[in-house]
Amino acid sequence: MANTIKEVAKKAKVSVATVSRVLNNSPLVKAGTRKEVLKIVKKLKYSPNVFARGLSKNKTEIIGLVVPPSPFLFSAYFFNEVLRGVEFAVSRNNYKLLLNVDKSSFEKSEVITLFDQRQVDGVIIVAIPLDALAKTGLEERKFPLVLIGTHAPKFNCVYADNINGAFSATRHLIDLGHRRIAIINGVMNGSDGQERFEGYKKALLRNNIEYRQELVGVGNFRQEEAYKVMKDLLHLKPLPTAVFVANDLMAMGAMKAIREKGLRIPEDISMVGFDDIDLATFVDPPLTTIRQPMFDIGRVAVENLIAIIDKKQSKVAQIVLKTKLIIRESTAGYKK
Amino acid sequence: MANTIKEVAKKAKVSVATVSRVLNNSPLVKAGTRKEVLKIVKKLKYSPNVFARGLSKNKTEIIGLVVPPSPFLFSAYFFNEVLRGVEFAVSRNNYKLLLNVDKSSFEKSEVITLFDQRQVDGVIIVAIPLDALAKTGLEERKFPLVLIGTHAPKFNCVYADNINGAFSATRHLIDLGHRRIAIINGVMNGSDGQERFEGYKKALLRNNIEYRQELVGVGNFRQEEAYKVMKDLLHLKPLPTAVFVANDLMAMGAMKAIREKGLRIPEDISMVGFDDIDLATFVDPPLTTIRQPMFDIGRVAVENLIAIIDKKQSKVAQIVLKTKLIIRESTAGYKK
DNA sequence: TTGAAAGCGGTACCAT
DNA sequence: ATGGTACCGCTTTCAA
Repeated sequence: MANTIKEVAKKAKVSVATVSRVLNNSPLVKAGTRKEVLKIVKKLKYSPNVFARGLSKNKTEIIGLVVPPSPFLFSAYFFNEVLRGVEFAVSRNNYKLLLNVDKSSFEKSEVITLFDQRQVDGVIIVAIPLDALAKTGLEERKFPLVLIGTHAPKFNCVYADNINGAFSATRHLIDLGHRRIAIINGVMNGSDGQERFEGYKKALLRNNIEYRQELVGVGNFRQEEAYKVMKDLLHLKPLPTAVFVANDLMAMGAMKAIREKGLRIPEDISMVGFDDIDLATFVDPPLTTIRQPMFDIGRVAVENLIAIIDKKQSKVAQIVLKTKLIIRESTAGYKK
Repeated sequence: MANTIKEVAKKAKVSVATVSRVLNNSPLVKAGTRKEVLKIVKKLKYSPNVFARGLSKNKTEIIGLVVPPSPFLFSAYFFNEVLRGVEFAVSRNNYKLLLNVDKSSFEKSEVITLFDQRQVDGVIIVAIPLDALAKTGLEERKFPLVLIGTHAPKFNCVYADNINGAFSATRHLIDLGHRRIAIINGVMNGSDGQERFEGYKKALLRNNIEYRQELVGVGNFRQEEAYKVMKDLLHLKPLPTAVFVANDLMAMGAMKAIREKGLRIPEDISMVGFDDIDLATFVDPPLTTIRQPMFDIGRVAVENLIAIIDKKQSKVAQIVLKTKLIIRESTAGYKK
């Protein structure tokens, strides 16, 4: 049904080689010929079969985005924004985006298959746990590859400055006079979770506040779990007077637990989140949080990846993007 | 770098034809030969070049998902859930998913290019406005195509029963004694917006409540806009005693406006949303809403599309999925 | 500046 | 049951 390059060549009374040259902007085509060919191309609404082109060029113009199994990541706001950024850069560079959910828990590594099948020119992996990464065998191969939200020295990575982000979140609470500061962290098998936890502890240490295990809750970056974790934290005596929650979605869960207990934010408990999702200003009270440039993380990852594909970059790069404390109304001074 | 079928053939001491047969599960291969070939395949970690295969089979095993420009749809929860469903069905059927944002506003139709380039076997278009759809010229072509969230008689469509959903949302408010019921609708150029509006009006009509233009606010399915629209609605005298908001995200915006005015939900104003996103139980108060099966919409669309690709289905089908009223705490009886 | 033809890596038809 | 090979549609080298 669709036309081929042969038909275009025939109608334009030139060879397929010439048509191909026109299509690929080769300078060695006479202006008149080019014009004629383009006319026919338009008339026939011809567009080249990408698979044939990919086969002969050994290039696909497709970037694979690999994400963890769905229930976890898809529903998170972080993913949306990253996806927006990825999509933005992908299409601006005339690539296509293949979305892959890795069910294999990265064991058999769908990623490698993707490359071996020549399906993509490069891959971006989002939020892969460090242990899973080790299992992939990806390290020995040298595919164009960029990791998002994971910090692994031997790979190209793009991630937010989690340590400083968590540090300033916690310090903000300390500056407000809080001493009994809880944390609801995400899972610890990814660098996001680990680093935010580290930032929290660092802030305590710097300010001579004792780190207490009982004040540490572990969530999974989702609201439901954070709700439960916060409930547990509210059994503590004395209560924490502030809590740093490792992402905004969990903050919404934690807020609910606090409300149900009849406590108020920030009068009874101050709260700082992480991400600055666009709902952060719509919760009650508007959430003080750490803004991380989610869109840019996606965008930069793609730009970086394309540079690697085009061999404009060869050495492994760790790109760290800044975070910023956004003060709203969920934090207040500690009053005894 | 990657192996080809030739190398496998050579090592296995058979022809490429035989290797191909093994790979495609042809029954005309002796068990012993098959075993030998598979051994080599495994040893060489061979996997076929998808582009070569696609070229000769004239089939890509890729489904294209086309969505409106990013800021609008990506940030909506509706999209996330639909995407989860799409991805679920796509990968269960061993297809791949190509994600496309249509910047052309569907004018030059990226969709047609996708087909002409033989990049995909079929396409799912999410939330395409009816007027944009008309411009695509898609109607004359007969590609495997399924529309999500759009109701267009000449196309295969999968969508929620918006009319009945909006109807029962509104009737629920009426049953509670409300008469002055506002609506914050989405945009009206898609069938979602139109049909929810229709359901709202139908409920009023059936209950002999006069339809009033002043009670109608038009949002864009996002929280920010709904916040503004609700603010305007709160200038009305007398105030509406209830409001039906056409999706949950907008409900969060409307809630904020109501809070800021110092009014309470549901004591002063009752509210019903639409979607039942997973944050609906985490807002304050937990939101009464209309649940629509977002995941299933995505899943069913893909299953439908694959049936069309496989020619198991030829006639145009309109698949309507049920909605359900979920009563939580944002609605209460009207008391004068 | 243009054309002919050899691949790219598979599939599938035709022989045997 | 297996092998030989034309072909899918395009790019690119080599010649002219």
